[in-house]
Amino acid sequence: MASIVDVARLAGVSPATASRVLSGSTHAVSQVTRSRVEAAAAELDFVPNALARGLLKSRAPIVGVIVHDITDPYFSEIVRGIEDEAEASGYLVITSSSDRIPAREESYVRLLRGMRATAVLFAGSGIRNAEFEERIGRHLVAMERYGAAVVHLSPSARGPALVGVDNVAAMAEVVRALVALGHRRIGYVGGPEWLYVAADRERGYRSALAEAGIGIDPGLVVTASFDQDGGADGAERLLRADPRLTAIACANDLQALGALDRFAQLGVSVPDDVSVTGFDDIPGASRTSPSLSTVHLPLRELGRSGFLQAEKILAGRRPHRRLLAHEIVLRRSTSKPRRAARVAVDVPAALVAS
Amino acid sequence: MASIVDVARLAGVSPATASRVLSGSTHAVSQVTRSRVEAAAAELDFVPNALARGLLKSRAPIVGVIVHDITDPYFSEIVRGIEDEAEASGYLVITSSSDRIPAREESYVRLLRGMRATAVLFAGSGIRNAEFEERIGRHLVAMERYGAAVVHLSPSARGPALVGVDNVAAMAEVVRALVALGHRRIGYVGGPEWLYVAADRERGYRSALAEAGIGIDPGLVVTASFDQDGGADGAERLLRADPRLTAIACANDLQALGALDRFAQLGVSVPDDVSVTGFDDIPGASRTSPSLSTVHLPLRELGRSGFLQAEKILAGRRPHRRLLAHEIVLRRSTSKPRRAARVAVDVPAALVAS
DNA sequence: CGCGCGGTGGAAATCCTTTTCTCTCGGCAT
DNA sequence: ATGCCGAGAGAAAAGGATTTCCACCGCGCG
Repeated sequence: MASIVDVARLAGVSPATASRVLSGSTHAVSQVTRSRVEAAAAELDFVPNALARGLLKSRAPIVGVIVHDITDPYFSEIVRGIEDEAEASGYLVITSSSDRIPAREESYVRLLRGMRATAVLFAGSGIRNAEFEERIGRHLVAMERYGAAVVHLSPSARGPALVGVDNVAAMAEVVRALVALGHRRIGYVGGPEWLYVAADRERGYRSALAEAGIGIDPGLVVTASFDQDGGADGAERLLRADPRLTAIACANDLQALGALDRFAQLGVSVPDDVSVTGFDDIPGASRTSPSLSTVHLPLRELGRSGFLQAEKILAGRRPHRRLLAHEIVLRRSTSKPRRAARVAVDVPAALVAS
Repeated sequence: MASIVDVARLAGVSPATASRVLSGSTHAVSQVTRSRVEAAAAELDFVPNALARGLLKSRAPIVGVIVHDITDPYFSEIVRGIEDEAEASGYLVITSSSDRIPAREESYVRLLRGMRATAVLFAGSGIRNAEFEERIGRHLVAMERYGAAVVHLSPSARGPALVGVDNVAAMAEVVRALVALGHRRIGYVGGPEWLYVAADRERGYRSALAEAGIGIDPGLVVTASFDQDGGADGAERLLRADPRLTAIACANDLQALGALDRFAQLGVSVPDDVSVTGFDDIPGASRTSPSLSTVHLPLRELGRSGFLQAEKILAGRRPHRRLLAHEIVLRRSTSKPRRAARVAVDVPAALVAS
């Protein structure tokens, strides 16, 4: 493989000069020399060694993205947004699916650190785990010390997202919409409590109910894994625990999709028997049957914006926390409670009171 | 940041010895020295500089995956398979969405080459374009020269996939299933002709019809982009061109999903008015309404297997072409032609003859 | 008693670019 | 005419890890 000294030799100049031409340095180089070098580079099919360059500058043209599962449309959308922006700036994007396992996350961050990645973006929520949070934190400060940017797109141990959405408010809005439709017994399928984002969303659910003067029935809140199986099981558990509920809010779309599937199997009609809502508006949420009411998140924009923040940090400018707009979208999985009357009558007073 | 010489100094040994301990060399090092070095490394939070190591060995612990769009579940599944296997071997995975633009693909491969990636896997089909095929090919041979492995998971200019599925046979089987159901006028929404995989699948369609003694009506074959919009438009065009067709085979699931959507809007009932089939069985294909009949591809396994082949190549062993099993899965979007009788009578003889 | 060898550890070269630091030379101002 | 300045080009160091070669020590064997 041709190196820059080969190019220099062929062009009859020193490696220093060749480098200046080929790497876009500001150092003056005469036009003739310049074109001689360019011709030589083309002739030899020269591609600069990014490792050598990176070694020198303590920075590889790489941005790492830690996701929970690239297969989850929520994450692939974000990654795409990052990719689009990063590609334009000449970076390569490394994605790592941690499956929400802290050790995996640490191992990826360590690899990224060894690689001197220019930025790390955490697309998914932080995972509560003191030991690993400390270890990951150490890697992160080391990375910041060599000049890398670290950006969180979801809440984590290191605080709220640098670029993100208002999970609390958004979930509160969905639940409020359910209340406005006439629902009073609203179940909640939450995510695992060790996921920071899940805690935020559940907070939203609770606050909306409180604000509507509806008491929280502990039996109406279950936690489940953040995927379809979790949603299916959670929804079924909820319905068995209290057959009178008329609506279920899920902490994310995948869970809602699972709930829809399970209800279809069980012969529970949505939204006639129970309304279901999701969260995220992943591609496909509009194509389920019935189509899913959910909160739309600008996922791709979140990714783009996250990368832009990283660039801002790299440029030495102060990043400022940014909240992206969400939007409630009511589709076919929600309606007025068709059995509302019956339920309203049957509810024991004790449960209605706060 | 602590370097290996810092570790060596703290441990009171030479960098050479420290390296031998820390990089798993075979060179003998006494137990006491070994633990002194390990203690020093831990003490200094030492993480080896992958760039320096890579520069020396002309190889970075990176595998690049070129996909068409990471947002497409077809690709994210494959990437996940690669990731799972690659992570276990200590590699980082770079994904690049080319959007099927040859120039983008070349730019990514060039970046990967500059980075001395250990392997490149092409997850998507090759794109017919003489100029870029030549340029990409040049980068690829350069990469192979420094010891990288190149693996294709789909047909390309460089021949059939090293690890892949039999697209021709699989599509023929789907169409054969449609024929077995009683369909005679079967439309085909193909992919763009400049995608190698699209050509293969269309070949399957044609061969199944020929084998069944059904002539190919050129009006029953349209090409469309490989996404939902393409499928929606293609299906509608087909139906307008020949309202008597009873089934439509799509070249991939995304197109079939689009067709389902469009037909729902148009009030065309699936499968009563027309049966629809897809190809790939992406996650979600079973959750459409009606659920999609398609050919199941072991996508994740394809990714895993592709990476394993790459490792085999790296180990110097001869890779052998591998075909993964596919499986026809008939769900709710296909049925006997309910209007078959009428259609059979109406078809002009000229169109039935080959 | 001397030689050679296995077990250990160190010195130094190497990978490839970028970036000071120098140096030269022509031109311009004093 | 001399000094200075700027343009242009080169020499050499640096960045961090790995890996030959060597060297040394102690021990076993002849």
